[in-house]
Formats: sequence, C-alpha cells, structure tokens
Amino acid sequence: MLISEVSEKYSMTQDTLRYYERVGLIPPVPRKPNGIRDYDDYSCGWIEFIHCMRKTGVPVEVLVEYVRLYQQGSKTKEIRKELLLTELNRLDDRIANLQATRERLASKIENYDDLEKS
Amino acid sequence: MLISEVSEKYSMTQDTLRYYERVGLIPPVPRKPNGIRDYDDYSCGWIEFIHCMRKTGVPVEVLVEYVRLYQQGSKTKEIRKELLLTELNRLDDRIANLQATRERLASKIENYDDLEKS
DNA sequence: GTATCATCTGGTGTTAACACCAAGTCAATA
DNA sequence: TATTGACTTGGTGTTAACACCAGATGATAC
Repeated sequence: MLISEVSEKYSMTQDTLRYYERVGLIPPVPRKPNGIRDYDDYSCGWIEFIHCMRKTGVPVEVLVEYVRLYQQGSKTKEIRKELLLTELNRLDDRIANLQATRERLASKIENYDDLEKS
Repeated sequence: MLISEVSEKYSMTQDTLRYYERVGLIPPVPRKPNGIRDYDDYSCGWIEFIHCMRKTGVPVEVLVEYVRLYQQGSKTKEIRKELLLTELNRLDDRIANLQATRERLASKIENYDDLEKS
C-alpha cells in the first residue's frame, strides 16, 4: 500500500504518516527496493491504533515509549501493561472532568432558558 | 484581592491571569488608584468559570467571543445561549469519543492479562 | 527520450497558549 | 532614606505536533 492510499484510508496527511514513523510512533514501515514505503497490514494496524490514541489526547511521548517497549519483545509485556493502565486512569480522570464541566454548562444553558421566559 | 492571592486561590500563574485579561478571556479587572489589579467577586467568578472551561479544552477564541457578547448586555442572550449549546454538543462528542477509546484501551489491557496466565 | 508523476529526505514554518524577562513604579519597612 | 518586595507593562521565548517546502530520485506515459 502506498502512502497516498494510507493517507486516504485514515484521513491523515502523508506528512503526518512520515512524521509518525520518524519519531517512532509506529514501527518502521517496509520499503520497496527503491525506498518507497509499502504499508502492510501490520503497519496499518499500528497507524490505526496510534491515530485513535492521538485523537483522544494520549501524548506522542507516551506512545513512542510504548512502541519502543513493544519492539523489545515479550519481556516488556508487564511494563507495557502498566503503561496502558496509567493511560487508562488518566483517561478516566479526564472523562470525569469533562462530564462535570458538561453538567455545569448544561445548567448554565438552562439558566438562559429561564431568563427568556421572564 | 491581589493577583498573588488569586493566583494562589485558583492555582494559576500570575502571568496566566494577566494573559486572560489581556486577550479578553475575562472582563477588565478593577484597579486601585495606582494601577494595581484589585480582583473582586465578579472578577473571581469569571476566572473560576474560564479556568474550568479551559481545563476541559474549550478554545480561548470561543470564550473570548462569549465574554465579548456578554459585555454587550442582554440583547446578546440568545447568541450566547447558542454559543454555549454548540460547545455543549462538542463536549458530548468528545466525551463519547473518549469513552470509546477508553473501552478499547481497557480490552487491550485485558488481553495482556490473558497472556500472562498462559 | 523526455515529460509527468508520486515519492523521498532534510530542513524550516506555524499555531495555540501560555511562560519568562527586563525595566520601571510604588508602598512599607529598617 | 535606602532597601526590600510585589506589582506594572511590553516584549520575547517555549513547546507540542504537525504542515509545508525544495531539490533529488525513480517509475510510467507518450
């Protein structure tokens, strides 16, 4: 798969795809003999996963560390799991925070409704 | 109330407080005759509200617009309400997105658990 | 063979949201 | 009265996460 197709498939720019590989957000992508990237299912899987994590705000730095550990094989399983757990907790915190603010906003809006009636 | 006290109270830097005022994230803060900021309850209320919104990711730009409308008086009530509604919807979308990713992460972690048992 | 592509690498530019700094003012304190 | 300390403004610096650009290469179309 060419970078243009992957770019299309996941709605990401080619620049972002190359950036992700450069900084280690995904493992190295296989190349054709002439050096052109040739994405396979494995690479696409990573891209999809990283894209999803990035969209929800997991920092690049954390994901780079995860990929680094992953590439060191099964001996890092335990650490990787811990890393994911940490992010899960962070996510839960953020969700709770957002929900609280959501309620606050909602009641502020209700206030506006009340004011209209008067 | 001095800026140092407000800074302490809301755990924000003095720089951030001045920045918020400068860009219009909060209405102008009253000053003592010598020009020093003297925050009252009204100002503190704004700071608390804006701080809360910013923490959850509502863009500065949107909040500036809200404050601008607010300062134009009650004739902008309807627009302000619409603005808040838009943000509420955005928040709901983001929360849904985060929750989906949360579940994904959680099951990935469960996978790690399974692998350990074998 | 040459014009047209898409791709490559290496480097610089951008944006949001502050953080930091310097030089000046003012009030209180020793 | 001299020093200390908090505050002021105006300006520049920082960081993350890409976006954009230029020049070179290699395959394909004509």
